[in-house]
Amino acid sequence: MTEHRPRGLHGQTVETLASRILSDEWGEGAVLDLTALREELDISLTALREALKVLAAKGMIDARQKRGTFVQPREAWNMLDADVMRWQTAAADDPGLLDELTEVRAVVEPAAARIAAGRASEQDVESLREALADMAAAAGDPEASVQADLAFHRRLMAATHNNFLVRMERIIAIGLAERDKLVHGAPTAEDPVPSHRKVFDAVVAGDPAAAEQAMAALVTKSHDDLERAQRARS
Amino acid sequence: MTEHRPRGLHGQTVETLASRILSDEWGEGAVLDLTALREELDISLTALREALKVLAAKGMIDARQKRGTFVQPREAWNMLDADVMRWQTAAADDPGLLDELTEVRAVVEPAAARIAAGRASEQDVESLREALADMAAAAGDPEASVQADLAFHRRLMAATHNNFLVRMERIIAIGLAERDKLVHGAPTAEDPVPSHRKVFDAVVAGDPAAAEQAMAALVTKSHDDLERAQRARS
DNA sequence: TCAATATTAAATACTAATTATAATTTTTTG
DNA sequence: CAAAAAATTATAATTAGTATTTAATATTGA
Repeated sequence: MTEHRPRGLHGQTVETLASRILSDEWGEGAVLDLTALREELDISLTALREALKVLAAKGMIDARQKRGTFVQPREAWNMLDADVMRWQTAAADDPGLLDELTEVRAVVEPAAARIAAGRASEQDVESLREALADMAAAAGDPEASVQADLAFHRRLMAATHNNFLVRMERIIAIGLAERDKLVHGAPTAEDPVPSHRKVFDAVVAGDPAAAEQAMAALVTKSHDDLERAQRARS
Repeated sequence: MTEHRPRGLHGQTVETLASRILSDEWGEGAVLDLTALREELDISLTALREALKVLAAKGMIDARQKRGTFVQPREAWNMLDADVMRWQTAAADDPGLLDELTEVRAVVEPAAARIAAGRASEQDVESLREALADMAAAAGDPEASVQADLAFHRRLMAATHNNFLVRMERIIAIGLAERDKLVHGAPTAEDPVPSHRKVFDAVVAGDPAAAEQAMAALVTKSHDDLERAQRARS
């Protein structure tokens, strides 16, 4: 070893590499010089290879013997991976990404509400009720409001009891969080409880159509807020 | 080294570990004995750790210093990862998984058709037309039919120009392929071209509502085929 | 000269032994 | 008895070296 300074732990290296791929430093098809990289980051080749293995697992790079390890085209990336999405949104100058996320929300969430209305257990209902109460209690506190909002949507997805939909919660959550970041402090800031309660009531009543409609309204409003905020910034 | 026999390359180890997790050999919360595993699989600790890193990236295990590396609960798995899903369906005694996949298809595909109808480029239309032609040409050949079917659905998702929806194609594809495996050779085997052409025509006409409805009918039929096949086996 | 084959070179994949780090448990001590 | 310190333990990282794969090149035979 050359120095004793404390070095990155855990997924530090992965984050670094990911951010480089996300930035235009390494575009599609770029080949990575492992030895140079190893030296620059001051980590061992093994550690580097482990980090690359993680990125390969997410479809962002491909390492083949003799040919080298190179950055995969964006189409090959696992966009549905929570990490990949987080990195993207973090590095995003791309406002289109958020629009795409909202579009997915508009597709998935109303349908999830419909399914949940026909399938939610008592526990699900109870956990949704709590989230709603938290949301009411969090009025005025932006941070707590966002958390309660996220919790409500997450629990609704869980109430579908469909593993794939449950997992999509992560996508929804990032979309929501990004919106909140943009909208944050905007003059809208109206009480979110009534609109969410409509969804909740429909789920409790076991009324799929009403649940779907209420959630669709929620997402639409969310989208409008976002557009307004984006216009306000330009 | 102990022996010179050719050993697994590439993702061999990952597959092995994944299949063990999928089987009940290692249930949720099970701790993995790395050194014992290393010996059993006859690979180095580093290679093993790299394989584990891949699984960790997919949320299937968690390795923490001192505490050990243990299998994560299913909720933490990245179900939307193509590999995870493939492993699941491969090991699946679980018919529920296929139902969940079909449910997701029913949510996503009609919506995707609707979006595609309002957004498809000329190239998209052309590639869909080709897929339809391939489907017609493949009549009688089960393997080619499945391929053409998959291609049609994949290209439709691509026509949404939404990165997340495009990526969901992998989920759809596995659901479709599994259905085809079950239905294969069933007495239904009616011509799939007309139903797909309805979707295609609606996309070409730029009629979102019609596209959504036509695709919904397609998925419903697909689901019915599946149920019939499942009943026939019991 | 052309094509099939053998050699070389370059890059990743793997191995093994050791050291570092962090979390837990036990022991010491006020 | 409680808080701090030390020992333990398991994973993480490092290092140096070997093996394997494959692209490119040189060789050889027709």
